[in-house]
Amino acid sequence: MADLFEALAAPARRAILDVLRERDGQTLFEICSRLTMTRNMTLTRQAISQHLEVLESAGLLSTKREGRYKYHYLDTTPLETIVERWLSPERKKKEK
Amino acid sequence: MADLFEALAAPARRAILDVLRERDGQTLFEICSRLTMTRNMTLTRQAISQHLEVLESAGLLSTKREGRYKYHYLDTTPLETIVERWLSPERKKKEK
DNA sequence: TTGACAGGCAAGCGACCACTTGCCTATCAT
DNA sequence: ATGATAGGCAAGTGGTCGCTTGCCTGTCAA
Repeated sequence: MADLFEALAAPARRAILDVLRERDGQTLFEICSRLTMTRNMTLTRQAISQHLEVLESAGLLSTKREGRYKYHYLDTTPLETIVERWLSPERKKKEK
Repeated sequence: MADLFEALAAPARRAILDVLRERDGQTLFEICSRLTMTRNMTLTRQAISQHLEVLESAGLLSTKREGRYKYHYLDTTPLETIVERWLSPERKKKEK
């Protein structure tokens, strides 16, 4: 749960989520070039790789390796916990 | 928009939001003691004060001064932008 | 009025984080 | 086989952030 917010804290990671929302199942290089092209964010390939690691451990994306390609798929279900935590009328939830 | 996620990144600030959800309109000292009592988080008064500053500039809470007391009120409406950004079926939103 | 109480201002410090650099492994085409 | 491509590992660095410490301002009760 804490990983989720930590993952969303970095602007670059939110941009990656946006890029994946535009087109799901991209490789690292595709994400990299798409960030520089459409978002004007010039980051190193390794930087993005580290961001993808954080996003994956937060459950925000899943990966699938195929040959030398590794595809990244967006998963927004963890974001629904935010809604359940503060936006729903329920109360008294604890964080671990 | 970026302030929102930055504000939610710190565990202490999320705990403050939870404390305010339990009882809205608390003062700094009330929040401070409530964190130590119910959440086992022993933070300095100044630390919490700085957190409240961040939360307020993110629009997550509003304050009202009365005499020497300053009451803090929770506001979860900024959180709805998260839903609109990634959970709704809409697409092509930009971040500033 | 003076002491206690609620809060604010500002400097400083340690730790973490985003990012880079350099090198290495694995897969595919020619 | 060998070069190119896609990706991974690990160390290092600068900057920011969370938190503390110390002191000051404003408000109320005695």
